[in-house]
Amino acid sequence: MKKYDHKKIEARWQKAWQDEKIYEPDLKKAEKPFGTTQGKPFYNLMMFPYPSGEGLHVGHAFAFTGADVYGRKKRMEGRDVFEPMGYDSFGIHAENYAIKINEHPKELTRKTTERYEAQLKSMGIGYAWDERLLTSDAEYYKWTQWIFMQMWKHGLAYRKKQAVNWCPSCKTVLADEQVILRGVKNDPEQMRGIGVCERCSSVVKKKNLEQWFFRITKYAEKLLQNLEKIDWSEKIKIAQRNWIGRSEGASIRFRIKYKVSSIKSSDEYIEVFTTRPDTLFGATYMVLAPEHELISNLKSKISNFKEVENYVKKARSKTEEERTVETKDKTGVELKGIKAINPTNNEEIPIFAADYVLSGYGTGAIMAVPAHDERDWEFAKKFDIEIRNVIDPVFSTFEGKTEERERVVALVEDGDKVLTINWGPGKGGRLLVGGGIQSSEGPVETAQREIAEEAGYTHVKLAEIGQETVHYKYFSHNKKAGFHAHVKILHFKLEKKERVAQKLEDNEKGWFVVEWISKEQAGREIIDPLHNYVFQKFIAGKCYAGTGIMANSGKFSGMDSEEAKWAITKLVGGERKIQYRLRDWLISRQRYWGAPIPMIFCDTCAAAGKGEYPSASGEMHGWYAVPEKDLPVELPFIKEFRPQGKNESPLASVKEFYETKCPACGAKARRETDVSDTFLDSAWYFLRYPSVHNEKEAWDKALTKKWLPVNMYIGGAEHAVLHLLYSRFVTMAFHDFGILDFEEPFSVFRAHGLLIKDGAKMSKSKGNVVNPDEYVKNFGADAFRMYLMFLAPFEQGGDFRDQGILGITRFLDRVWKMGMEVSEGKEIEKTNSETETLIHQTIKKVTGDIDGLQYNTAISALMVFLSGLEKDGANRENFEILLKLLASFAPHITEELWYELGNKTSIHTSAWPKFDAALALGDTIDFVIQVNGKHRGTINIRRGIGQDEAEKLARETEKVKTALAGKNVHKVVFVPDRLINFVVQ
RNA sequence: GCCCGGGUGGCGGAAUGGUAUACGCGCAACACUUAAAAUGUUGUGAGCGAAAGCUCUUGUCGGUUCGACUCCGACCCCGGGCACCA
Repeated sequence: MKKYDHKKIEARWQKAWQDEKIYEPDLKKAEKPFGTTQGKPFYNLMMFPYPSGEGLHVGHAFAFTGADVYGRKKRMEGRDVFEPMGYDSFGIHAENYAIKINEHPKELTRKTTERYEAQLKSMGIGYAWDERLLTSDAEYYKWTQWIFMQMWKHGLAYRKKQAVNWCPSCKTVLADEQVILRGVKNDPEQMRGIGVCERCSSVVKKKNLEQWFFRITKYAEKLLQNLEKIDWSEKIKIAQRNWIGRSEGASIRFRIKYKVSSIKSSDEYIEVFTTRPDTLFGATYMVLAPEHELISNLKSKISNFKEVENYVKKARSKTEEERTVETKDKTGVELKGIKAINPTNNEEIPIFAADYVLSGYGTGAIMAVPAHDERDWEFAKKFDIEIRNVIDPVFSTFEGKTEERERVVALVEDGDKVLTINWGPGKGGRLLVGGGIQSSEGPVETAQREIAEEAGYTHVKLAEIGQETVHYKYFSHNKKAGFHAHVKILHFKLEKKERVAQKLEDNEKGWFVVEWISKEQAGREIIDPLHNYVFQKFIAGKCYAGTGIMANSGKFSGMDSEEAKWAITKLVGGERKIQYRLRDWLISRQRYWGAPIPMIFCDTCAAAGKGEYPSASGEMHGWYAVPEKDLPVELPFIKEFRPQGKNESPLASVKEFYETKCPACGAKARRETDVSDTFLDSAWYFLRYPSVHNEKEAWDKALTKKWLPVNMYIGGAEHAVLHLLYSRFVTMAFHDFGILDFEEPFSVFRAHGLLIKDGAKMSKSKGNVVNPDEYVKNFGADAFRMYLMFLAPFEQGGDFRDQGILGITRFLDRVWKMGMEVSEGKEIEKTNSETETLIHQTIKKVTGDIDGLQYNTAISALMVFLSGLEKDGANRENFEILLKLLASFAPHITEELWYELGNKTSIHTSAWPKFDAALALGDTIDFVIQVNGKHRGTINIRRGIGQDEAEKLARETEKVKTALAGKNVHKVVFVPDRLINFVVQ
C-alpha cells in the first residue's frame, strides 16, 4: 500500500493543473466547459490583496480558501467558473510599506507578488492565473486614468477648495471614508473618538486645500435604493445605509434683522435644514458653523465682529492643531447686532457661531431647539438661553417588573383604594407614566384601564399648590396594562405617606396629589406654563428628543407632532427636503505611488477664461483632460518617491513629468501632479479581469456581457463603505454613461469572518500574525485548508488555534487508507440500504452547506459519512461520492485517489453527485416518546406510521408504563415521524 | 448614545418549536507493542445512585406552548460598526 505523502502529491497536482489549465475557462466560449457538461459562466471573485511584503497570513488563507471551495463546487456543478486573482499593488498601503522597509515600491511589488503567488499556488487555490492583473501596471492604470477622464467628461469629477482630512504621517489628504474613529468609549464627560488615518493610525488634521472630487453624492439615492435589489450580507447593507445617512426634513428660511435698521432692509436670510420642523416654535436661537459665509458677509452689521472673528479663527485652527482628545464641550459666540426672526411667531432670536455645527452638512446652519435636541440643550444651558418646551412626551406605561425604577409622584385615595401615578425613565429617553391601583394592604395591582374605568375614572387631574389647575389629555393605547394619564395638578404635598414611602425612597422631594376627574371635565385644554413645569421637573437634565403632542405652538398645540411637521413647514413657507450624510469622494492624493490624475492646467487658457467645461463640473478655467490617445500618463520612475509634506506630490518636483503642452492652445502647461486614490484602482478591477488582454479597451463589450455582474463576491466586511461603495458608484456611473448595461457590479456578496488570534485581531504590531507556510509544509495544503474551513463558521470567523488540525490529518489518513483498499480491490459488493440512506443524506447536507458557506458543518457531515463507510464497507461507487464531496476542500488528495481508482480526467471537472430526497429520508426513524414534554426514551419504527399504532407501541414500552402508572392521560400530542407526547396530570 | 452580531461541555463549535451538547480537539481506560509514538476500541455536561434510573443544565428574570437554545417582554455581559449629521 502506498503511503500518503502530501508533499509529493500536492506538488505534482499543482503542476499538472497548471499545465492542463483546468482552472482556465474559455472566456469567449464559456458555454462549453472542458468538453464535459454544459454550463454557464460563473464569475467567482475574491477581493484581491495588496502587497505588504510579509506574505499572506492565515486570515488571507481562510478567506481565499473559502471562496475557492465555493468556486470548485460550482465548477463541478457544470458552471464555467472564472476565478481570477490579482494585486492591488498601487497606492498608499503598498507605498507606506515600501517606505518602511526602505525599498522602491516597484521593486517591492515585484518581490511580494512573486511570493504571494507561490503561497497561493501552494495552497492549491484554483485561480485563472492567465488573467492576473496588477493595478500598478501601466496597461492597467491607463484605464484607471481613462475612468477618471470619463468621470470628468460626464461632469462627475470636479476640483474644489475645502477643508479636507490631512494625514500628517502619510502626508496626503484622505477621503472621509478613510478616516476612522479611534474608539474613546462613551463616558459621562462625553468624550468623542479621534479621527485617525485608516492606514497608519495617525491623528488626522483638517486643511483647506483645493482637491479633486468625484460627485458620488449624485448617486446617494440610487446607492441606497439599489441595496434592496442585491443579495448581500445584511450587515454590509446596513453599514452602507448608515454611511449614506438619508434624513427627511424641511428646509426653512429665517429672515435676518439688523439692529440698526428695520426689518425692511433685510432680504437676507439664514437657511437651515431640520428633521424636526414640528419643533419650530421652540427655536430660541440659531447657530452658524464657523466657516459659514454669512459671518464675513455681515461683517459690517455685527457689532462684536472682532470677537467673532477671533472665535472663528480659533475654531478653525483647533482642527489644524494636534488634538489628543476632542470633547463635546460646547463653545460659541453670539453675533451681536443681528437677530433672526422665528417665522412661526416673529420673535427675534439670537444668532451664534459655534463649532458644534458642521459646515459640511446641510446648509452649515441650524435652528436650535434646546428643549428637544440634546446638543442645543447643552449649548443653551451654558449660554443661558431660553429653553421652551413644545413637545409633550407620549407616555408609555410600565409593564412587568419595573417597580424599582418607578418613582411614585402622585396618589389619590378613594376609600381604601389608592391610585398611584408613577413617572420614570423609559427607553430612548422617554418619560414613562403609568399607575396602578393599590388596595390598603395588598400588593400593587397592575393598573388596568378597565379597572380605572369601572371605578368611574377616565381622567386624572394633578396639581401643585400655587399652580393653576390644568388637565391633560387622557391616553390609553396599551391594551394590556396601565393607563396613560394627562393629569391635573391639585396641590403639592410635602409630607410622605408610609404606604408609598419605600417607593419614594430618597430621590423624591414630594409628590402630587391627584384627583380623578371625568372625561367631560377634562376637555382638551392644555396650559403651557404648568406643562413646562412638569416637563422640566421630570425630564430636566435631559431634553426630550422624541415625538409626542404639540404644546406651546399656537394653533398646533394638541396636534400629533408627526402631523404638525409638515403643517408647520407649510405655514412658514419651507420645503420638504432629503438630506444625505454622504460627501463627495476626495480622489487626489499627494503621493507618488498611484495613477497620475490625467489632467492638464493651462495658465494661458485660464487667463483667457477658457477651459474644457463639462456640464455640472462647474467653470474650471484652464483645466483639460489628457487626450485619450496620450494615455497612459506614465508614472516616472523616481528615486525620491517619499512624500515631502508640502501639500504636493513628489511628482511636483519632477519637471520632465509636469511640463507639457496645453491640449487646447498648445501653450506651455502643467500636468496635475497628484495621483488618484488607490480605491479608484480597485473600484473597477473586476471589470478588467475578463478583458485583461485587451489593449484597445478598458473592457471588452461581449466578454463583459457574458461574465458580469460578478456572481459571487467574497471579501472582508472592513470595506463596507470603502471599496464596496466606490465600486457600486463607478459601475452606476458607467451604466449612466451608456458603457455598461448593469448598475450593480456584484449580484451576491458575502463577508467572510475574521480570524483572530488569542482574542485579538492579527497584526504585526501585536506579533500574533500566523504564517500559513509552516502549516502547508508540515500538514499539507489539504489538511490546512480543511482545518481552516472546519474551525469556525466561514461568515463568522473565530480564534485561530492549531490544536485541532490533527483531527483533520487523521481524517485524511483514513480517507487515504480507504482509497488504497478500494483501489486494491478490497471492497464490498453492494452498498447496503443503511449506507444508501447515509450517502443521500450526506450529498444533500454537503450540497446545501456549501451553498450557504457553512463549511464547518459540511466537513462534519463528511466525517460522519466516512465513519459510516468504514463500518458498513466501501466500494468504488460509494467511495467516489465521498471523494467528490471532499474535492472542494481537499483538492489534491482527492485528485490523487481519483486517478488511483482509474479515472482519466480531473475530479474537479467531474459532475457533482446528485441526491434522491426520498432515499435521504431512510425507512426507519428513532421515534421519541415524551411524558409531559420530558424525554422518556425512543423506539425505532417504520417511517410514516400513524398515531394509533405509534401510541400503541409507545404504551408498550416499560418506561411509559411506569411513567403513566396511576396517572390520567388527558392529552396526547403526536408529531408524525418525530415524537409522541403524553400529557398527564 | 444609536445600529448590527454573539453568549451552549475543559476547548472550537452543532441543533426546520420536538432526543440539547452533532462533528472535532482534549482527557481517561483498554487493545496492539519489549516500550513509546502512531493506530484502533470504548467512555467523557453536572449532581445523586451499587445499578436501573432520577434531578438539574444553552448569560439572567419572566411569558407563550403539550413541549423553548429556538418565539415574545425586560435586563446583564462580550465583540464589531457609526457617532456634535440638526
